Amino acid sequence: MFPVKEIDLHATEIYPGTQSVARAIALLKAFSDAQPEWSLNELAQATGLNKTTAFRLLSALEAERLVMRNPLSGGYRLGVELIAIGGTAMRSNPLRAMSRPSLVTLAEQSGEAATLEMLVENYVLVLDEIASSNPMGMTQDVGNRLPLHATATGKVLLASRPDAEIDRLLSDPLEPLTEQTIIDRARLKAELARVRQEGIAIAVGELEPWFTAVAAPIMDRERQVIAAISVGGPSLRLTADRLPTIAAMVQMSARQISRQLGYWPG
Amino acid sequence: MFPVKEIDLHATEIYPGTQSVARAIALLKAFSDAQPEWSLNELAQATGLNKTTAFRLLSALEAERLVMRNPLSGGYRLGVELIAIGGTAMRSNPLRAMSRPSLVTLAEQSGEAATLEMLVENYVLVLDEIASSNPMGMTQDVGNRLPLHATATGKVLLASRPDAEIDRLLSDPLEPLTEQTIIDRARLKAELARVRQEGIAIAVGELEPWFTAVAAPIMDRERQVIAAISVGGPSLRLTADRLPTIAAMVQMSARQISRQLGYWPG
DNA sequence: ATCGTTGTTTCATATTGTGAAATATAATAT
DNA sequence: ATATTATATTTCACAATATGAAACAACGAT
Repeated sequence: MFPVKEIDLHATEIYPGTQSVARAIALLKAFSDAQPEWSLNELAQATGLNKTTAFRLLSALEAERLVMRNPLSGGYRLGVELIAIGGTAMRSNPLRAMSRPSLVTLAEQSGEAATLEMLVENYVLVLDEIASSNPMGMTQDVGNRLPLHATATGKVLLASRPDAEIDRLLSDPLEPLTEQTIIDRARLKAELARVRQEGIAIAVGELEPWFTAVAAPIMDRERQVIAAISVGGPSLRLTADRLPTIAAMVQMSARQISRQLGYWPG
Repeated sequence: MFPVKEIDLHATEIYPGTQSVARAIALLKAFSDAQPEWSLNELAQATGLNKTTAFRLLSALEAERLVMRNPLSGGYRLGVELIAIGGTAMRSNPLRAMSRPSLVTLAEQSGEAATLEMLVENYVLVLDEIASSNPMGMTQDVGNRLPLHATATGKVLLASRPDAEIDRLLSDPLEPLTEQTIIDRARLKAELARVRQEGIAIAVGELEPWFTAVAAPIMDRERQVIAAISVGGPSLRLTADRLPTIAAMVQMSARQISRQLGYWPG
């Protein structure tokens, strides 16, 4: 159903004369929801930097407000300037702008929340989200990172990658987020094969116990899968009998967006 | 009503050994909603960097996905990694987390959208926003930058700064965004004096013709104004007779948040 | 074809970034 | 209190890294 092309995603080649910038970025990337505050030593250790170097780089980041310090603990946190720059990055993202109308329609049609997500590093990044018109929509999490193996979109994006890369992308072991999360690699691989064939992925209670989602791939003119869209909501509403209908809606929207990107089926 | 302390916000002192990082950040800061895509030469010119240097730094940023290129034009845009990092920055912001409950209550009480905003560079940054329960809420713009002179929150934040800094912060001339935008500096200064006294700011149709907002300051234990909260919505709903009631609600919430930050009135 | 414009590579140079060590500061134990 | 550890910050000699002029390549436009 959809192609698996070998493309060098790990373009981590080192440009000469960019060491300090690369290191500063590594520092920024260390911060996460799980650990939003770091001490200097922790950061130096996690990034493999000399303590003095980390300190100097962090001072530069702090002066520009990309990083701030907890006045009580002295710990480092991401700064407000990143909220501003991140907001600009989000609003100016071309894929997001292009997909939005279809996503809105999809949310209306389905009556559930619709999202646009893509593969970044080894996570799924939520690029856009249209809240459900029905009450009890998902939490607002544009800009959030979600695990690849426990999301419908993650499965779609994984399925589009060659096998060797899938192994690189998946955490080991697969973290169980709910009872339903697939933690057996072989079973996940089998599921991915099915996703590849059918062009649709489903996750029932795999990310959160109450949550079900259906996802389909977005492809560009080179027939590369560059993103995925999904419809998701409470499993009580997205019941088994509704899933085929919803899957069809998601696929139709996905094709519509893909076509706008220059993709031509056939 | 509230204090005006002289504090060096422009801590743009130069740490030794951080030139390239500072320059890379300057490149990122060049991007805006108004101009989301830049050519290499434009960026080099805008930041005052040598073309080669800009190119090298941008290559480093691109390798880490903080920047991406438009395959058609070759132009530079902010990359998806910044959306992810920005999301983390937002979700981990302590002020935002602390203010949220009060902000939710405020939105419920008033039936209008409530926001938390702070001064970053020479703009107001929207840190959080609770949508109106009533239909036709504001557009979602957490992470957005708004002009200081045309927003209620901006007036509050300006009023807390010493006069010399106000002049530095304000654009010259003041940009008229609507018919109602205050573009006369003297008139704005007079208004700020009143805001300083009353501890409340109002903007009726000054940012957008249909939009009215009311804002109050958030203060920390050092009695510094560090942020502002607001309630805003269509002017048709936020009519003159309702404004005093809403102002009281905003002020009460602002005090509540301030007290959590260690502020003690008196 | 020729020019002008923009992006990319090369390379000699020294400025800039580096990290070990010393110092200061805070937190905890004795 | 005092010692002890674990932090953060400053200093400084050294050379690796970042720099920018210049040359080159790749386009479009005229």
